[in-house]
This record gives sequence, C-alpha cells and structure tokens, in this order.
Amino acid sequence: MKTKITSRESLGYILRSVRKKKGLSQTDAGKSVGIDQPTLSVIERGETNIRIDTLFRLLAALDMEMIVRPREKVTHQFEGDNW
Amino acid sequence: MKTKITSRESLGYILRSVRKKKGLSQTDAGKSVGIDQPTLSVIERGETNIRIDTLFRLLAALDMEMIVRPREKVTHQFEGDNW
DNA sequence: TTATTTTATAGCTTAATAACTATATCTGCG
DNA sequence: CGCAGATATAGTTATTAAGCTATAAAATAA
Repeated sequence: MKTKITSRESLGYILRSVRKKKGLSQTDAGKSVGIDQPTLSVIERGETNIRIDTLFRLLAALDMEMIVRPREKVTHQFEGDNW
Repeated sequence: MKTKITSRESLGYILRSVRKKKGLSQTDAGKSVGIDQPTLSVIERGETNIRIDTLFRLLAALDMEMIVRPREKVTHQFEGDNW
C-alpha cells in the first residue's frame, strides 16, 4: 500500500488512519518523538503547515517512510504497483 | 526511480539532482512557485527545516510526488490492504 | 584570461510552527 | 446516568521559515 500525498489534509488523513490502525492515541503516538497531543491533533486535521523534521519524527513513530519520485503519468496513476 | 527520504539532507540532495536533470537553475525552478534562489539554496543543502507546503510546491515544480507508506523490509508479500 | 551565469552567504522583516498549559468536547463503557 | 479516555480548542511564547535585497564566491562559457 502506498499513498500519494499532495496536501496537508491528505497527509493528516493517512497519519491518523495509520495511528489508529496501530491502536495508538495521539498522546502515545507523539510522546516518543516529542510531539504533544494538541500538536498532533492539528497536524492530523491538516490545520498546520508542519516542518519536515516534525514529519520525519512522526513517520518514524508510526513505522512509516517517505518516498519522493517523478510523477507518474496520469493515465497510469491507478494501475498496479510495479515496485 | 524512487528515493527513500529520511532527512533534510537526503531530501535536498534528490531535489537538487532532479532540478539539474531538468536543466533548471535555482532561480528558474523556484520562480514558478514563489521560492527565491537563496531559499532554494539552503533547502537543497538541507540547512533549513522546510515546511510541508513549501515542499509540495517545490515537488510540483519538479514534476515529482511524495509517497508515504509503511516501512518495508520484513518479508516480501503482495501489498494488500493491511492498514 | 575575461565575461556571464549560477550558487552561496548574510542581514533584515514578517508571520507561523510547535511547545506548553489549561480546558472543553467528544465517545464509549459500566 | 456518571466516569474515563481521547480529541479538540484556545492562549502564551520562543524559535525559525522564508520572503526580500545585496553581494560574494563558484562554476561555466566565450
């Protein structure tokens, strides 16, 4: 599973869904990486323009990783994984 | 081509390499998205904790996209809906 | 070499992140 | 219903991103 991120909102949505899948509260997910509960709340709602280091810490807490790559052609954007 | 990003430095490196591959100067690459040349310089060097919206604009200017996904390298299996 | 383009560095300014704290509002369970 | 945990909201504050401008230093072309 991979999720293309194009906005703060879509980023927040996937962060929240992964956190919940792991059964973590906002408090627990953020605690290990120094992000407090109110801050994680606004991140997940896409209400803040978070800094990249904050995102890296949060991704690590959720066992996730970030990939950047050339944009896929539109006609292929929903086709199967090839990597 | 995909590049796992784990730090400001690795992010800056891939941004610079893609920009150069496209034959763009820092001035040109940033102009279309409101990032001036000095700002892009420090971004590419990983010397600033860039905000997510700034990164989205820059990725768009370089025809790139961001993916987030669970960390891999456990056992290989087909990617299903496991989150 | 010189000339031109590109990139790095620096100072200044504005606005916003994110930590902190407190509190309010959900949401589910007994 | 009350209680407890989870999440949202709000105010304060220190730090900093990123705009701008100018200029120095590299890199490239002629």
